[in-house]
Amino acid sequence: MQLADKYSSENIEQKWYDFWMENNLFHSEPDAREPYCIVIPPPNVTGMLHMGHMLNNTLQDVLVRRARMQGKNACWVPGTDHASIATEAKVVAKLKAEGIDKSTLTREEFLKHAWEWKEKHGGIILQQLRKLGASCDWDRTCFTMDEPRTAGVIKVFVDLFRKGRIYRGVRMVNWDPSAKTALSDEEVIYKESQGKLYYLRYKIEGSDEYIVVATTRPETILGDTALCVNPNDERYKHLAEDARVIVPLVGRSIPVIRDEYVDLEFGTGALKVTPAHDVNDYMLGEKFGLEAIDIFNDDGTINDKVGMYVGVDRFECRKVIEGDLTAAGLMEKVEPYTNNVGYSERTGVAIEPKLSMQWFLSMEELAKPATKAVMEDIIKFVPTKYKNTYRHWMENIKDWCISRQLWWGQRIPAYYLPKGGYVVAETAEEALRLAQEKDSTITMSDLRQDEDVLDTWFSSWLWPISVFDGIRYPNNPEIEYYYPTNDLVTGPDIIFFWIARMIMAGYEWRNEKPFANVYFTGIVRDKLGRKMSKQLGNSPDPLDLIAKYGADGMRVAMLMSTSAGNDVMFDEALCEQGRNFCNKIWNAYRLVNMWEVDNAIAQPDYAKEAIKWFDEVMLERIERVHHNMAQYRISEAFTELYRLFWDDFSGWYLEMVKPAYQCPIDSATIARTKHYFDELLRLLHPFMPFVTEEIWQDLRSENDPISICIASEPKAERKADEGILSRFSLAEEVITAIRNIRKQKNIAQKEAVSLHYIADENYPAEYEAVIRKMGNLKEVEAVAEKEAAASAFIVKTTQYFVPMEGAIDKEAELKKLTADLEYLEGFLASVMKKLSNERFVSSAPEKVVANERAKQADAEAKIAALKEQIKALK
RNA sequence: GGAAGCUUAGCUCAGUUGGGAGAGCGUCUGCCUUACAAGCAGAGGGUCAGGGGUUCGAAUCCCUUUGCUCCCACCA
Repeated sequence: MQLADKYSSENIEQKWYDFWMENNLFHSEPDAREPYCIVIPPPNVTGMLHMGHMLNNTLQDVLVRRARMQGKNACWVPGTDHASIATEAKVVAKLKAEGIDKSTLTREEFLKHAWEWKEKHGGIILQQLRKLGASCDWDRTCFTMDEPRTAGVIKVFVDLFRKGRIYRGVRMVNWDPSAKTALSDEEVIYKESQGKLYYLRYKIEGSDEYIVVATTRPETILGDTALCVNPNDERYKHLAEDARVIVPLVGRSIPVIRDEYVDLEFGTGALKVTPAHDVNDYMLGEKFGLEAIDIFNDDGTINDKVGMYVGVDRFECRKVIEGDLTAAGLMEKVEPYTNNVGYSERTGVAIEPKLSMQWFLSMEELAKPATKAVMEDIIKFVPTKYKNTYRHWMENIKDWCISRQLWWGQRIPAYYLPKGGYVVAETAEEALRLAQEKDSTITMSDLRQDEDVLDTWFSSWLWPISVFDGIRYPNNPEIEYYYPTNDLVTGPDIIFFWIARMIMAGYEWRNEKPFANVYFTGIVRDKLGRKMSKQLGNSPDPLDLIAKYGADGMRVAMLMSTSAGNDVMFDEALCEQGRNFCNKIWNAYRLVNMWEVDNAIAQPDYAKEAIKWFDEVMLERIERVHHNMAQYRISEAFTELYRLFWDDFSGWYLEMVKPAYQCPIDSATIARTKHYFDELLRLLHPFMPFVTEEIWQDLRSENDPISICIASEPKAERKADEGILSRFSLAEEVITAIRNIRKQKNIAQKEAVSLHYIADENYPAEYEAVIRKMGNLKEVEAVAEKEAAASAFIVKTTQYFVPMEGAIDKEAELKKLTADLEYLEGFLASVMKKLSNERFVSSAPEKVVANERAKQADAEAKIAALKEQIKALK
């Protein structure tokens, strides 16, 4: 094969992805092999790929590809999430742009638009994942709102209802006035906001006195139904037991109540009570039997209950009321104030606490086995620090508001009867049957299904079960084979939304964990540490990066910068590094590939030596990679391979066995070299699938599998020989020292030099041919005495000399030797200090003491040698 | 207000049961050497945030201070 001198990912990646698909290499069916399964965290169906997806899916692909190469039946199930609020908001916006207002459409008409949108945009994100090389089983692609998943969700709802876990009731919920729906507590994000604290005057009835109340939300005076003070507050002791005050502007008379809930320190110590629009006021209202006046429409404008400011938006109303209060002399003062305001996770608007009728799921029982599973490491969290977060939430879990006032989603299967009451059933027919048990005259047209849909997470929490249709068919062969899945890779931001709930669902419907391990990724930030966002414009388009650096380059960037649970500081330079690594692999292959083989020539000594060493290197590194991967230290595992290929294989081994220019190579060496190359590619393949396949295909012989995807992962058959590795490192040191001398003395690599040494047990004689070649030595000779006319160095205890032609710089040599001597004497002193410490020698482990003694011996030998060299020089 | 995590080279981070401070990138020097300048060879760079303790011995364990991150709570 003729190879270009630079690696280009351009045509290669698409070619091999197509090849993998044509050969169905990612498809999995249950069989006798051990399964390995990952379910993808389903991205929003209308979403676009961002850097977080790149990170997350690179890691999943590494795990899946590796499992596949280990001979497991690897199955990575892809899919998308219907993301009810986000998608509905997008569809509403799109319709609005076309001049269609959602409110003019029927549910059916709207859903038709929504499905059209989904068909058009849905799945783009999955197409994008293919560019990354994701080895998903695309035949299994699921959607949280497709028919099997929807049926599962409905079945689960009915099941929970029958178990008495689902109830309906009026509660204070988080209302999103933009999406016009209730949200769960988890969907509210609190942020510090600059606001104002308004001091309002409430006139005491039958008196000219005022009580001043501090509030951040003056517009809610419309809903005030009491004023509350602390019973211990001296400032208000004089008030009559049944005192009443007049709500400013509104003119309504409300009672003054007394409760210790009120903080004496805050504001004026007087609190206005608006039970319909504040969680704490709501509790006061319950306690004192106050009326709750809901003053807002669903979109956050003022309704007509009070007859003032009707139709005005809540924030506009705040400004108007501020002016009106001031004009009426009812505003004492206004102060700047910073407080926490809740915002909708999806639409970004400020949440309005609102009383409304919603469906709730009681969580306490569900949480119990799920908490236990994580705390007892039946499900392992990587890193473990998230166990604490998890436990805290689980132990304080609140009921889950599962109804959403949207259309895009699974409609709640509750059917209301004409004369009140309702039934819950999987189908309308079943609902009718149940209804008729209550009232035999009811017909289908009498039943009215609940208008609300379910929270998206109410379908996602079933994902590891539902992708195998295990809700509807709990005993089907697929769910029995693949469940529980092995690894889940996701961000800690959805630990409550998703992970915790999947664990609960797993135990509830399969009495078994949904996955064995959860690997938490961090957030991808830019190199300044800022979160990537559209507003900041600091989020690169991953597809652009892939086009520029290749998918493999992109993957390397992700792998180099990530460790479990830590944020990723993304820097485009890392992609460049990844691309360079691809090029390095490519060129290493180009070198090996261009050698002409001559079967007649014998294997040179240097090649024998290099192979003897590199066999051990491979064993050692394979073991380390394996060890790192077992602990999910994916970044370290990759770095290990990166250095193995670049430094040890390319920098040392290939240079050692490389034949002289235009000379052929012997058959034994080329065979072994290609064997290493094959192993290295197989080790690298899970991390860099494309470049490894491209080269491996050229290397592949007939009996090999058709793709590296299904080739086997190299294993270390035995432990590496430490002795060989440490002896070789002496040779490496000698070569480096020679290179150093060349550099210092300005001797070109081309110019051969001599090396003399005083033989002792630390002279690596078995690598002499390698030293000779790598050092470009014309002779290597043992001598009896140190030489003056030479650059000298010491490795371990062996003295070496590179004879210099002409005079050497005595002063410079002496200076260097003296500096070395000083350092060594200091080092020896510190070693001796330890060894002369009675308590160290008696309490430290034998190994450590022996090590110190070896250091002592080495240092002493070196010092003696240095002294001799100095003497010889003088 | 409460919890957790972090603080190691200029930058990003490893450092596994306590026993010689590491990597990648960047920097500096020299090389367009016939696989690769997307490269090669070499070098410099750290009081392991500060303080205290345990120990023969601490980046590592304990206490404490500082700074950062994040989660939970939501007093108007």
